[in-house]
Amino acid sequence: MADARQLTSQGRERKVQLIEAAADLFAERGYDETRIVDIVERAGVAKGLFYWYFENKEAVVRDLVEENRHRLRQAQAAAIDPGAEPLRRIRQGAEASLEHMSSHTRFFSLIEVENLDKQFADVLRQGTEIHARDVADIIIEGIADGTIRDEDPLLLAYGVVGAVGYYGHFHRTGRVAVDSSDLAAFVGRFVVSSLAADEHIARRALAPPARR
Amino acid sequence: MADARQLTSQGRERKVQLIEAAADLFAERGYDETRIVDIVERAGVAKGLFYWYFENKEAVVRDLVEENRHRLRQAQAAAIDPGAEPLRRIRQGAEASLEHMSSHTRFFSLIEVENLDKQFADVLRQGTEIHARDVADIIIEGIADGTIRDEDPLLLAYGVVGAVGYYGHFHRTGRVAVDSSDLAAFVGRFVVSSLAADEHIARRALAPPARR
DNA sequence: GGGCCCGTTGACCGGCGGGTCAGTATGTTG
DNA sequence: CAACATACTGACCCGCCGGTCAACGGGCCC
Repeated sequence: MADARQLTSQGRERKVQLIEAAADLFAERGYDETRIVDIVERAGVAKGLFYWYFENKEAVVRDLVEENRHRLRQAQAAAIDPGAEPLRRIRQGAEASLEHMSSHTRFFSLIEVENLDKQFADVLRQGTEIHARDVADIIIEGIADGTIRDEDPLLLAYGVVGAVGYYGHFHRTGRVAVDSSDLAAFVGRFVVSSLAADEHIARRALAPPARR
Repeated sequence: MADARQLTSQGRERKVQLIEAAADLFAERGYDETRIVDIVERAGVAKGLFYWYFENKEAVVRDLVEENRHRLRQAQAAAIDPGAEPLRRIRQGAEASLEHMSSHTRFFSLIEVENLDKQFADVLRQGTEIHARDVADIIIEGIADGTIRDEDPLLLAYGVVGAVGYYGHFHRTGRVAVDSSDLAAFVGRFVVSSLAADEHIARRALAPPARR
């Protein structure tokens, strides 16, 4: 009931309103515990209206996931200096991801560490999958030029993606006291250390100016 | 309705049967998607009997979590050579955890990366929390003797716990092709690399015989 | 004015599923 | 055998919640 309908500006606004309300509630109490009535109540409209804009509850999540995946990728791309050496690029991407996650906790606490519900596993995993493949490509470069430890690139990539994900998670759930930019820097060091062929190379990838 | 009742041997058996059935189903389709009828059907008993042994659905999970937390700790303790240097101990613990997780996928796919449902967040997080603290203690030793990078110990510890959890997750969800002992060894190397002060120390912590 | 589409309402429906309960069987003890 | 425990059954209850629907308002175009 919400497919190819033409929305007026009022309609678009309302839809955003509903998404916002849903996102808030999902973050607060989780997907399963959020009733559609809760969503519409928070948005101050009647229940039936929800189905004017969305096919069902699931559709809202898919919307949310799609949009945020896109944003995260942009943030990563913007942070990476394409001319830098592999390790440095990975570090930049990791730091940017963490910063991004910290400033969009509402969304990321919804998807948490890619669970939330079996029915969404596919959509969510796709995200990590793509991210891992991107990182793996950079790692392959690094292994070729000897700056990264010679291990299975995809396996190492999962380590990077994983670290970003769970540090974000620990931060979000209030278990690491540091602020987000300190944490981002820490994670940058963490991934560099876990990948670097030796600590001289690591230090170079971490050095402040991007001099190469 | 299931508190201080005296169970006969038959009763204990039945209870285990129900737990087993529940664990299977939780792993297959998740907690929310598992109906109590499903559990009792799989166990081949009537619905009412479930409430003879458990207060409610939640209680089964708590049982399961408690028991498995205990087992994991034992596996870790058994694998760690108390005389070894810090980094080596961490590696041993990490490897053991991964092996253990691989051979108890049923349970770990239930709790996944500590989500599943807000209502269990507390119980599950407690587990990681304890684990992290244990690791942090060892890390402090390692920092003191210069074998581990000088960073916030708890932060580093979360990195170890996170990596173990994440790689376990990726393995369980079939995204890393390697078998569990190879993966365990890889994760051992991964955590050692991410913590070690330099790669000479790392190599020592990874060397086959426990010669110190 | 008469269609027509968007936007909005809220009562209502239906079924799903957690939990109860009255009753029965089986076993043990005095 | 009476009394009392555990063990087991399945029909029934009931609240919750996702989803539907008939109706109405308003803006716009011909």
